[in-house]
Amino acid sequence: MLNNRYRIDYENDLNPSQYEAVTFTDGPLLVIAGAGSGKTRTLTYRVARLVEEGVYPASILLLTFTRKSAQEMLKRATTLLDERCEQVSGGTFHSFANSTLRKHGHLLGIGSGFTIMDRADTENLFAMLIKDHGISKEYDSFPKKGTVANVLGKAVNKSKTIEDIIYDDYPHLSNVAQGLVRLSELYKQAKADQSFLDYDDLLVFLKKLLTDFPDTAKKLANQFDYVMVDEYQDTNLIQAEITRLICGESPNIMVVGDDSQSIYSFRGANFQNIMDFPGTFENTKIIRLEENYRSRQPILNLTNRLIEGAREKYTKKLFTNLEGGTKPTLISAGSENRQSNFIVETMEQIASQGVPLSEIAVLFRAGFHSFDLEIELTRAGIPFVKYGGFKFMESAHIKDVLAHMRVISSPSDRLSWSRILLLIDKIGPKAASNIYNEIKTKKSGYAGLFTIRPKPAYKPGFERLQELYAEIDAKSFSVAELGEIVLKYYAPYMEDKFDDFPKRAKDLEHLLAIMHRYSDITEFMTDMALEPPSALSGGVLSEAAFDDDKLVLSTIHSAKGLEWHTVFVINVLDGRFPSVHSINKNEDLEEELRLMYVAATRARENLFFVYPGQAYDRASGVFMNSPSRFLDDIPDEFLEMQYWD
DNA sequence: TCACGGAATATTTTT
DNA sequence: TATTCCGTGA
Repeated sequence: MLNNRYRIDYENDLNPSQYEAVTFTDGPLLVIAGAGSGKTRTLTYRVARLVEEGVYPASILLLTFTRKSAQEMLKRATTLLDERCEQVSGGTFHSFANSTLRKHGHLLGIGSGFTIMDRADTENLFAMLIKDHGISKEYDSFPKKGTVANVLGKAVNKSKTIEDIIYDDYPHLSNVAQGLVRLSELYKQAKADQSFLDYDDLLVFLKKLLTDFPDTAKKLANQFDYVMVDEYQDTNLIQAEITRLICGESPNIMVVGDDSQSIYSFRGANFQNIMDFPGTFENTKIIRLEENYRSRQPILNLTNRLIEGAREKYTKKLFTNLEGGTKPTLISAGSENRQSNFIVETMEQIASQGVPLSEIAVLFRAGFHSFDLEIELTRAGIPFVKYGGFKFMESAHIKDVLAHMRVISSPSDRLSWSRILLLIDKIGPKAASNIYNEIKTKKSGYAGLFTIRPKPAYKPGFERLQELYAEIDAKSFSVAELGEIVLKYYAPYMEDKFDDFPKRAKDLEHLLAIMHRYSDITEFMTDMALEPPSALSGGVLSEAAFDDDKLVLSTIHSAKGLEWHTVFVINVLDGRFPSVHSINKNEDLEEELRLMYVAATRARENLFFVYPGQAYDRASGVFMNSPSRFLDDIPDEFLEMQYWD
């Protein structure tokens, strides 16, 4: 009788557990979604269902980890139902924090014009502070900027003190603990001075806003009747707090996650959040999605067996109706190069059966584990794309251009000035620092730039810079117009600095096209930090990165949520995977196991594990020759053993 | 103080 | 592979 109440046939389109999750809309709900169990489908249908029930779309808040997955889900919901779903408030925790802080940050003394620092900015600021304050000179050796950012970032993300983090994870740094603590204070101050917020600050300050200003928190909470959080196993404590605070009194909150797939603890993600959820929210309904629609039974048999070794709390056993298929194989290759050879030959054979290259993936623990393979693939003329490694928006030419634009709206931005100035011939760190101080002492914007009298050595370049900003000051330009002016200025530097400048010039053209979509420069800068334009392929910004039929190489972390017909996991060599860094600590080892689980559950039809029978680790001077301990004791009925000598 | 070249080094990195 | 560090000479 009520059949025509809904336009979508929910009951038919979904399996019973999915249906239950979609239709449970009153009170807290925890969905444990196993790998390949239709998690995205469930979320999409739930959005549609709520909208069909007459919930005002903007009062639904969907928080995800990547911008992409939020967009994807809302797009699917729109296709499923109608364009009302486009009005749903969706985004990442960070983008939500950004917009909230631009509006209400003044309560915390944060101006609405703050600049968001990305990872590279953060590292550079550390490097600068270390140098300025001579911190590294106080010690025999001081960690480099990347490590510093890791340690201090981890402290924030795990809500622990720096000392605790050093004690737990970086015991070899205990002698520089004082320096790191001091550095973190300097960092905080420097950010405040230049109105910078790093990624972590966005979350920290949002939480502070919600805790310290209950009225504002209430107003925000009232705005959202339904809150959904995806990938809950990879939230950190701050995000869990934010989730709780944004829900208000009568929480219609749904979180979805899989504790077995929590792989970001090194960044502070705490899969305990999933465990704690029912304790935080009274009367939580728990639903498990256990039917797998991705992998053949033999693969599931193995992955189920793998994860049995983990001490997780929400046990689940995935099953599938996809019978048949072949048993996963563990291959012992003679050497690293033989391993690559195995991949090339096997992969070509599978491709010759009609499987597209883009349906075949090679996964590995760490970015550099694929170096040898990359050489062999190039030699064999096999096209590939590599995902993972953190350098999407970080290419120098993009950052150079953005720096020139950043100082227009935030002239106190020392990182950008230093970038800009160092481009100029005969200006090094010292001169750049002096010039920056000159600019800063003149209060109004970068007026100081024009009164500086340059040293003869760098006079020509410096005058050119002055002309650039004189032109920019002359009248008001649109974002894209500014971009064009900067690009023209930057071109000679790019040609001088990079051999591959034609490629990079193309990148900048793309960047310019993106600028055309913006009318506000702060908004443009924010989006560049928060949602960098798609992926790079071969170092080039490309829109068509996914169109070509190429073999996929990826770190396991970057493979999360994806699937392929055939998956090779390489370097499953004890010491590399699990990595030596983790074998002394149980929780770290558990995470490595989950990582192996994530890798294995990406495969639909074929799953191969490969390891070089012997390899040498130069850093530790250790020979490694046994397969990953996670696979070592798996019986033949689950995993077949082969040799490739 | 700057620029350059060669050597050393690298876990993972949604924002 | 590609980035960063460090020593050297100008």
